[in-house]
Amino acid sequence: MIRNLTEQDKEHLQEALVKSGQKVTPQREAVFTVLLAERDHPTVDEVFNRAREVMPGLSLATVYNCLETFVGCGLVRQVNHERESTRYCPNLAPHAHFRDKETGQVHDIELPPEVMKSLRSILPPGFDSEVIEISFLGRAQAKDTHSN
Amino acid sequence: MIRNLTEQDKEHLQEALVKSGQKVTPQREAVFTVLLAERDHPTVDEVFNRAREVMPGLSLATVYNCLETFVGCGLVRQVNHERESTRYCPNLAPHAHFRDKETGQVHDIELPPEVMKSLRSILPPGFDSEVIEISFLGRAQAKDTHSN
DNA sequence: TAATCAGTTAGAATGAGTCTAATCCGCAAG
DNA sequence: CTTGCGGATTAGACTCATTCTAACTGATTA
Repeated sequence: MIRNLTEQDKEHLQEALVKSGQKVTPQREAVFTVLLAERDHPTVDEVFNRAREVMPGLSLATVYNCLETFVGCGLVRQVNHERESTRYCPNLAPHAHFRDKETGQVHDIELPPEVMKSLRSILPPGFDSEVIEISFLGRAQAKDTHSN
Repeated sequence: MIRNLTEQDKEHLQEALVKSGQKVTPQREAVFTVLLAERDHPTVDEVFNRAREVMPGLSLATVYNCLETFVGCGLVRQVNHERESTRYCPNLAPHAHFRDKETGQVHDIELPPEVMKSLRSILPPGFDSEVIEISFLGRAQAKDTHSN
């Protein structure tokens, strides 16, 4: 079930949008609501289907646009795995992704700063990296908390 | 210029193929030759075009098939970045990839075992990972050795 | 020689994502 | 009010990497 945005989440959305010169629109609110409702790294199609329950006229193109806008203003992260459909994730903290080979589910893995540092340290001089993507592929015992 | 496979490389190819119940074919040799000639993480299309210089009748589907076979018997690795075309890399040692934002080139980054270990250690209990993919995105001073 | 079977081939099909052109909508100016 | 403007939204066409299909090839076995 998709519940409405809390006041806090609404402000968060508005602030991030306005900060990068974008507007709050009903469609963007709907898409953002869907993302926060189930933090399960949905694909565009999944977002689309869920959002339609709340806003039946919503078009797929708009979902693509909204998600792109959110990525642009740092509200969500894209998650790619192999060449499967892109997934979206509203977790802002630096984290890696663990993909369950069996179920296909994606779990967030917290990334301690030491690990980030040791990773950055393996770059030869002259290499300057902004983004580090880390993804595990394997099997996870189903004992899930919230990050599936 | 694409030179022929050394005897050593040929044996390497044959051994890996036979070990997984596959045959050595002229097409597979051609594709493998191309991969070893320039270790620049080519896309399927690039492999196709280069291989055609040597074997004009070669079809794109066969290049896909060959590369899939090679991946299956551990001869090469697939490299995916965002949703761009898959690239292929004959470097067998564990390594990360650094993608230059400007040029699009992919560089291999050696992965010391300590770093691998510290990465594996951040997985919560119950998570068992077989493959870890690490990719950097950033800018690299052009002072290239061989891994571009 | 016939049968078999993996590998190869050309071209069709798929599907995620992008592009385009038309429309909508909120708002500021007249 | 109503007109015009610009960004957002929409439906549908389009792209393009990859996969699929069905026919063909060529070596090996019966």
